Order: sequence, then structure tokens, then C-alpha cells
Amino acid sequence: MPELPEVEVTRRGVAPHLEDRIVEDVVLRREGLRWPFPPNLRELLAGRRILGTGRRGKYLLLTFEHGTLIVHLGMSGHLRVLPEGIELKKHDHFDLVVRGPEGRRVLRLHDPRRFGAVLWHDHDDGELEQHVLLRGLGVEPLEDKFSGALLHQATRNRSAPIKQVLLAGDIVVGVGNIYACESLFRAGINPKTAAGKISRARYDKLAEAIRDILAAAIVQGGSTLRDFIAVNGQSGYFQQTYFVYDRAGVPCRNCGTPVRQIKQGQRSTFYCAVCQR
DNA sequence: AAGCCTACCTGTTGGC
DNA sequence: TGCCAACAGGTAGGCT
Repeated sequence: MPELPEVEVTRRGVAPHLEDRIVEDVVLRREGLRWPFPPNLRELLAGRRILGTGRRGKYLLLTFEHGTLIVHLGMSGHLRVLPEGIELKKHDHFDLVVRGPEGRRVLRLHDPRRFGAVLWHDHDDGELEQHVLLRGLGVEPLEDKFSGALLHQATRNRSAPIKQVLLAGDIVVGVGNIYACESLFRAGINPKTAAGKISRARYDKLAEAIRDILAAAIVQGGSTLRDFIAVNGQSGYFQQTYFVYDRAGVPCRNCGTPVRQIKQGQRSTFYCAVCQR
């Protein structure tokens, strides 16, 4: 589910309910997800004020004075903000209960496949950016540092296909399977092309495509394919604007040639063999 | 070091 | 309708 736009939509959704609120309770309903939950989370957070929210790649960050709560939604996770007393659903694993002007609110993490994570980074343990999960991440695609020049320079020694290099996340973060396919279509680049063989001019186009597509997806509330919903329960709409993703055999919106589906590194790739060379 | 593969899970879908 | 295999948006970690 959640690539960068969905995580950013989630962050923007939860932010007004969390910022400057005091945590009153933490409820853990299992040992953990991908990794164990910090067992002392309630002691760490109860009575503490949430100073702000952030995002690094697909990691959602809740900042406290003494540390940062790191939340990852994995493939199937979503967060909702609910009034107290809403009935639990299967796979509701974690609640953060906060008090605000409108009373108590519950931030509830739902994650059927349990590839998500909730971790704590204590400020005594050094810089957040040096956290083991964050330190290897590439640049943020919506920040100024991201450019065709950066993509070009960073890929000179990469022989892997551009699609897989984008997904790897060590050069640029947040571009998952959907947005990698869509961006390569927009830039007219065949996903199988070796990353190191793509020209600077084509990378300029790709960087622009990634930026534009991610930004547009955020405006649309992200993509709702199977189960993504925003904090308020609304679906995203970006999937209606897909050019290639999930459209195998359907005529290309640009040239009419049927969209192809192939496997790259066990993941589906969708592309137009005519528009993408 | 790049690049490939596996593993972690449940839910949905499509073929028979 | 039921059964089963294949597949799904992410990514760390282990191997070559």
C-alpha cells in the first residue's frame, strides 16, 4: 500500500490531531510487527507532549522532547484517528491515546500483513538520521537536493535496471512499485534500461516526472488500490490517473499499444514498449 | 560493492 | 461453491 504519497497523506491527516497533544496511554495488542514493539513504550510516552510530526522516506516520525517514535506502515498498514470507544477490528495492533481540546482521541494502527513497525529512537542514542533504519536512505524526492544531476551522478556505476535502482531507495526514497512504473512511463524510459547507461538529459526528465507524480498523488489523497485509506477513512484517488500500473493488456493512454507486465526482482513492472525506450 | 534472493505475514483473486 | 496457488503497495539481511 503505502508509498511516499500515502505516508505523507497520513502524516498530514494525523498531524492536527497529534501536534502539541499529551499522550495519555499506549496500548500494544501484540509483541510487535516486523520487529518487537519497544516493551516500555507506555512508560516512555505517557504524560509526554508530541512536539511535531515528520517523515523520512516512508517512515513517519512523531517527535517528543526526549526522542522520536518511528512508525512504518509496511505493505498493508494504515493509521486512523478515532474517538474513544470505537470497536476494535481484527489487526488493530497499536493505539496511542492523546488528549486534545476536543477530548481524548485514539491514533490506531491497523496492519494485516504486519510488515509495519513501531520503534523508538531515544535522543540520548545520537542523531535520528543515524538510526539504523534511516541512515542508508537516499534523498527526499520532494526536496531541492533531488535532481536529474543527482540521479545521473549516483547511477554511473549501477548496471541494474533503472526500475530496480529506483525501488532500492538508496539514491532516492519513497518511490515504490506504483510510482516507479508511472514515473518511468512519464519520462519515456524503458524500466529494463541499465541505470548507468541513461543520459543526463533523460534523468532530468525522470527527476521531474518523479517529483510531479508524487506531488500530484499527494494532492489526490494517495492511491487506494486494495485497502489504503486516509486518517479520516477516505480513499485516495490517484489510481484513477495511472497510465501503466495495474493496466496489463489495456491500451496505452498515449499510443494505444497494450501495456506490458513483466517481473523484475520478483515485482511486477508495467510499461509501454512503444512509449518507453 | 552491487545485485540477487529469501523472509516476514494475511487477504484477495483467478483458475479449475 | 470450494480449493489452491499466485500475487499484493516494503525492505532488512544474508549470500555470492
